[in-house]
Amino acid sequence: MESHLKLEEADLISDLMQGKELTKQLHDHMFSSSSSHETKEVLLERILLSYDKALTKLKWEANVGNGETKITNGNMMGSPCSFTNENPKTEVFDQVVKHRSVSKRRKTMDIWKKQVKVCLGAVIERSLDDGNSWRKYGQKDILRANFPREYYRCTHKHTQGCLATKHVQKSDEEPTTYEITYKGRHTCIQANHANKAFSSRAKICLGEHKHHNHQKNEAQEEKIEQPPHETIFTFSSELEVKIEDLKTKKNIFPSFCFPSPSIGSEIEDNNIFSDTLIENPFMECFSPAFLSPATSESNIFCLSPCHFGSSGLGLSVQTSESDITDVVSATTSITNSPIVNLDELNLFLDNVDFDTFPMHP
DNA sequence: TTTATTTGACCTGT
DNA sequence: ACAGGTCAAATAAA
Repeated sequence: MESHLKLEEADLISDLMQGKELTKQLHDHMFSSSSSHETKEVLLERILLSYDKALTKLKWEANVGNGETKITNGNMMGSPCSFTNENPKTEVFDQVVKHRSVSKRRKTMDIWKKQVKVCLGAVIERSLDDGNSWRKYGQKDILRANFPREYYRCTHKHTQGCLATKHVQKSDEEPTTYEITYKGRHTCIQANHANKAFSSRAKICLGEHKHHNHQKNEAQEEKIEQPPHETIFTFSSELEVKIEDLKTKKNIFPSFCFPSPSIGSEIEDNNIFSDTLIENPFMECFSPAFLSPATSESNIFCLSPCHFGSSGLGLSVQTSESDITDVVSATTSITNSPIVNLDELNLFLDNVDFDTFPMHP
């Protein structure tokens, strides 16, 4: 734990140093006539991001110090991973904190929005998948929107009373961008049929699919039907995800790109981040396409190195029990531990008070 | 046979 | 009244 804190401290310093370095660069650009306005803006953005990261980290440590979290295993949440090419250990961390602070304010149903950009004609339904099983229950033409909005609810709504819903809307301006709005958190235990749901899930081809409830022919042609083994690799296009908390109207996660992630194998169980974690908008960033089990039988999951910037995020988790174990495994694995012992997971579960779990309000 | 999707109708909030 | 959201019967797919 102590070493972990030192690690965080080092990260913090690194962020601040980076901010300083970027500020210097900006300063130079300020007095250079050849520097474009865009360059300056980019620099400014990066500066703000660096300091934001540092500040968030400070808040996190303060919270831990205040005993806000009851997590006893320091490794569980302490070591974040990253999606940027800057500090590999900060981004996820930031989002966990940000979401938590946001969630604390929420008294009613959580609503958050995620923008998913799919380029190069990737398999859209996979790209937009977030690891939970959803059932489409409606579609509507929306005023002043070129594309209809599709409504999804949790598959387990009736069996487990899970009230999570989402709707997906294709952007008018950016045909490759889909805006996904989530409402409510998953209270269900996502069973291991996720893969099944995966294959039969709604083919999200908004607009191209059909423009209202009745234009079916086009839809059939537009449906992309590929065997799983192919699709999972075809998805290796750039996928940009932006997440916005609708209550605060802020991006709670800076946009980032997945440049051609190398995917290991087909996903047999994509609920690794379901329930506790997948409810978190940040965690939903982990499209199941990035999670892959080494084998379907052993339930050994590998989060393929996605090359989030210069640093890969590789992990492998062995699970065999409940879904919630899967969830914790995933969380734990982010902490650098390549293989997680199931006993450790159970111990962790025993020690976690989910009411005060940092990912939860 | 079971499960998912489609889609017209209905409900609700403004 | 209207737009957005949801229901549920019909239909399709596995």
